[in-house]
Amino acid sequence: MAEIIEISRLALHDQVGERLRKLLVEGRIAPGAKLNERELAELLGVSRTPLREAIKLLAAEGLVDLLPNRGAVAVKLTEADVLDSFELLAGLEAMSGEFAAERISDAEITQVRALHFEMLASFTRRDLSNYYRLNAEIHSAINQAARNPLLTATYMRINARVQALRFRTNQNEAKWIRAMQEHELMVQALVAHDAPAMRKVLVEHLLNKRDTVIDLLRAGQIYPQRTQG
Amino acid sequence: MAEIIEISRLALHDQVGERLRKLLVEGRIAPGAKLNERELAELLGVSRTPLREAIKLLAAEGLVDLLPNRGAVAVKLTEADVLDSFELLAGLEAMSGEFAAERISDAEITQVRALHFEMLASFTRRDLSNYYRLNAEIHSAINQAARNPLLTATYMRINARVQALRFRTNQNEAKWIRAMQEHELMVQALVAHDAPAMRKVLVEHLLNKRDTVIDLLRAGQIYPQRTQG
DNA sequence: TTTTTGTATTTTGCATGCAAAATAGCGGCA
DNA sequence: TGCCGCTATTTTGCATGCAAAATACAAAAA
Repeated sequence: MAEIIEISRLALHDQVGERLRKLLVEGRIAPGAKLNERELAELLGVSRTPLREAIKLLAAEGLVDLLPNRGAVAVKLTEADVLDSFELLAGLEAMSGEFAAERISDAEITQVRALHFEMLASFTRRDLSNYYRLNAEIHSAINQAARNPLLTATYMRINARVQALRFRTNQNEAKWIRAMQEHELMVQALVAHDAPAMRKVLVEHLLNKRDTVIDLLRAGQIYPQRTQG
Repeated sequence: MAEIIEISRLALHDQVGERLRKLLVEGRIAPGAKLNERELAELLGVSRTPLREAIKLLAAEGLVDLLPNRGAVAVKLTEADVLDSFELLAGLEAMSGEFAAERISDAEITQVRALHFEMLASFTRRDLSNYYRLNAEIHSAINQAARNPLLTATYMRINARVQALRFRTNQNEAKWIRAMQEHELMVQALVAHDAPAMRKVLVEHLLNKRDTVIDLLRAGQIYPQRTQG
């Protein structure tokens, strides 16, 4: 009889954490930029205490680096970091996909297929923004079907690190078409409850993503400013 | 010419974080116990500010739960949590093992084999404490050989969650022998650079660990006090 | 002109203080 | 006796203040 009233508002440090995370993931705080506490506290309208607590949270998530006595900086991933991140993401997605293929319900399959067709529509219209949204929803649905919240949370944490980098990918037509084909295979594997096939396609999918991002990184399309790691 | 002087001491909130983590992982703060800020601050000899920052760090690592306006409690894993954790750990170890099998150097193989024989010695003497230490060192060496620091960090983070639970496993003789046989297979797979074999044995190894822990959990050997999750 | 050294300013890190929420304790009532 | 509501105490959450470290700046020397 106790928990009828749901937690209406998060604690301040959590609100600050979410807003900061968004600023970082969307790249509005540039990678490598220093996080000035007084400045940010004023910007967010809070004192430094909850801000500092939020920064510690983000540091544990790997979105900022903590320099002793010198504060925090937004992480700027090196090429090696990006390779490591995608390698890990590929493994996590493969796990998710395997479990999902084994555990997904018919209702969930229906849902994924519907999302897939919506994404096909967005692809046909070259509607990048909706494509991204639906892509994220599909991967989220797969994670849900894997029935392992800890895996999902871990995946999301690592994914956040590279989120900013992936904002501008898939503008290459050939790679976009390939990604769609891979998505087609995913749906087939899920329908067939074929875990090994799901693993295979997801690993390939992520490694292709990785190569795309690495190419952009090398071409200076992602960090055009300077090379300080 | 700048960074000759290494960082001698960590920031206070990091020191506090490490000490708290140790207290939690070793179970000296019982799972489910409330973390009283004033009490802990006094115990650790610091003010509440760095303590609170450390608690936020541990919350992001999943070692404590944050209850809005009610502070933090040491996580008490449900059976489902334990299953999820080991399932994820199995996948992460499998990844590590695969990469390690592909990337390990001859010198590292030598090192792992040496550790393996030391562990065999500890096993023969039924020296549980050294067995645990060497076991951890071997798994750490495999992680190193996988050449993915992010994967290693992720593995360690998840591993910390279940560390406390694993303190009393392997006292069952049959299971201990089986674990040693699995370790034998690991070394063989590393020497042969056989990634699929490595994946297979590590997944099995972890799922056996999982079953052992679940059995103990169900037998009330781990949380004997009460059942409040 | 370039480098170096000393000083002033800024910024971080931590302790303390205060308000709001939660908890505990107690008396009243059925 | 058992349950409910009220008040007192505790505890959390946040803001502020102060000391130490880092940074920026300027003057002096090479």
